[in-house]
Amino acid sequence: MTASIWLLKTEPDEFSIDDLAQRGVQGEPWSGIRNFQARNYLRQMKMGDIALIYHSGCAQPAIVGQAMVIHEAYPDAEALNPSSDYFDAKSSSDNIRWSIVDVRFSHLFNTPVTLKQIKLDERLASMALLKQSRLSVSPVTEKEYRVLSTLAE
DNA sequence: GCCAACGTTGGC
DNA sequence: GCCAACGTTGGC
Repeated sequence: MTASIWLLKTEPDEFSIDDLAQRGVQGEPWSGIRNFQARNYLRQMKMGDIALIYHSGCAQPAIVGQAMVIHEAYPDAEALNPSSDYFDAKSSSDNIRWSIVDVRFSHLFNTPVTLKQIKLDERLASMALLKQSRLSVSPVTEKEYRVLSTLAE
């Protein structure tokens, strides 16, 4: 049973891979996902799965490193907090619509793999990242992962 | 700051 | 169930 591979987007101004690294072994709850498709992917994640960290909304959009899933999906209680940015009026305590996974920093890429590079590499042409550019959680195939890992050396 | 892509909402 | 209006994401 091999680990699945995922890509998680984050805006480095909000929470960067360096912030994740600072959390150490305890990791970080990947909260605030408010898109059903992204949530459904979160719910498929298993302990030990690989999560590639992608920086978006910045000068150089790129995959910058790797993390690991250390806690499978659980309800995102922020959805119940009316003063939270992530409040969801359609969630209730017995039916929280949104989920979180916890991820732990693994390592930085020696060379970040930029979006530009990904777009130019025909081996990566079918990446979900390119197909659905607005999705903040997406799957990565093993082949894609191998190519990305090589580019990141 | 602009705009394309696209998910969500709500009226009908 | 359709679809227009609206909001958000994210690259440039």
